[in-house]
Amino acid sequence: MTVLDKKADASTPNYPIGSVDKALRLLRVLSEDRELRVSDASREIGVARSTAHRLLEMLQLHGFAQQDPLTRAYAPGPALLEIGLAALRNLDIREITRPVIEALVEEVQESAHLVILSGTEMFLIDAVESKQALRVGTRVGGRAPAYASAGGRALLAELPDDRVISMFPNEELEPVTPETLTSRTELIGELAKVRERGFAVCIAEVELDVATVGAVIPNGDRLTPAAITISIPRFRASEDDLTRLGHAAMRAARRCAGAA
Amino acid sequence: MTVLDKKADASTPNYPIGSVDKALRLLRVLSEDRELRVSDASREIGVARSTAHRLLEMLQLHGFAQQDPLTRAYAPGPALLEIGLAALRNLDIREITRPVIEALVEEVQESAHLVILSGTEMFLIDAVESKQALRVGTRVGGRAPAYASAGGRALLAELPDDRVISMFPNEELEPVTPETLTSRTELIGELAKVRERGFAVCIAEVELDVATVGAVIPNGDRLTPAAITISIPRFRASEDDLTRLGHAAMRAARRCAGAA
DNA sequence: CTGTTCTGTTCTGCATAGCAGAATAGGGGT
DNA sequence: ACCCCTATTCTGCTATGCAGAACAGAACAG
Repeated sequence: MTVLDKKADASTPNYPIGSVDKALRLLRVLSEDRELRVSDASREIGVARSTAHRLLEMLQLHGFAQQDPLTRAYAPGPALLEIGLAALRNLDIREITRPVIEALVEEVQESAHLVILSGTEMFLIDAVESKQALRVGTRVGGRAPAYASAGGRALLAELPDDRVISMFPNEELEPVTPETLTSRTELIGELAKVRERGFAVCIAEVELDVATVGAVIPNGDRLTPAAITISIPRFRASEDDLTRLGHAAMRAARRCAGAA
Repeated sequence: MTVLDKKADASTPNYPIGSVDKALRLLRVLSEDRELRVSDASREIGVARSTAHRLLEMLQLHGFAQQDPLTRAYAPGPALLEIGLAALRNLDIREITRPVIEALVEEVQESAHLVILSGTEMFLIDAVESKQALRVGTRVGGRAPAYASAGGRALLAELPDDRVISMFPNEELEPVTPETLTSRTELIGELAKVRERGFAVCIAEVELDVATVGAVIPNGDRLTPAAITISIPRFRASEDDLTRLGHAAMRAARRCAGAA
């Protein structure tokens, strides 16, 4: 499964703060590079070297950067690790789910994944590929709009409808493929079906050649809500296949809940 | 092993930027809490509600926060997950080392850990406790000065001496316990012994009742340098024990390298 | 229904904070 | 010695960031 990368879609604030904008842009740059020089930073965000230096020093004060005294270059700082470990606290669900997902892939001989909601998107946090020569490929860290993806839809179905409505304020939803559902009313109807059926089904809505089913791991409020998905090349996906896979996903999800 | 929590030890910059300071403080608050209201943020960082709102909106613009339209509270945004996971890319070493560390603990019946360098400190990123009734306890995320800890020393021994000297610019080092080595010259001498012996030994230098050995995972330049440590209650630690454990740590470290 | 309270959001005058550019400092090379 | 490069320090000045006031909306009580 190849999914789209997408930035956060917040609009510009009514009262922006220029210096904070620069600092946060720099933080993003720093988190993606292992090493950043003052002059690179200056060029990268379009400020004088003196300003870049001051911003980097502020990032260092708060632990987001650390300077190597020999090379004088700045690198990601301890605070990023701390944030990562805090985020991992939720991602420790992966340790619990990994063996279940591996067994599931053995059982159904298709690729399977673990996904969470992040903003209005689904976010892929673990993946196990089928051993078949032709299989759906995966990328941990990949994203897609929650409304278009089976895992995302399964997770949205756990929320009240008015929550979903406020997450997607426009009736018209941005299509990913020509098969993507593009109306919020239709989405709400789909979510009702997910609730009834117990799992979500998406055919060619994120990737034209891929069909996916998804089922939520029942776990009350203990951890970030997560879902298990199974992806299959579309040409292999009869209606019976998708039902069978949906039930397999549900069983695996229940096994994860029981293992926690 | 109980280790000290310590904030990043950067000093205040010569030319601080107040608005950036406020924004980064707020970012730290947000990364530790699931939900933050404008009025809470205002109180937390000591600014007017209008300023708190503007700062939160800037954080949202860059994906670090997201507001729930129903409750209007802000929560951590997708960018926190992204920068955290980017920092953890290096920490995927944990998946490789976990089984080796678990086998090590089975073998020596003492607690073992995986540590990295973070700034001038060692940072605990994985831990497996012994099943003995009396064992050294652990806390992932814990820190101690690199010069005082076995894992930190093992990692420092991989660096050139002049690098170590610039990391610790003062001859006098801050003691953690009355047994902590407090002179940089002595540290340099210790690091030479670590290189000769193949592993580091620290007795009561971080925690009075604990002795620890540490050995670096040989891995060239592929990943962040990491070390495996074994901690034992001091009263159980003869010199032969520490040598035996040091060799066990080295064997485990080599197995990790072979597994990568 | 009206009035009250609470919280988030918008607006604006003003003073000082943030900025760029210049100067300085330090290291390395010829 | 001089030159080059980069990080760091310094400072005048203007426009940015701030707090406080006003507004808007929701919820609750009588």
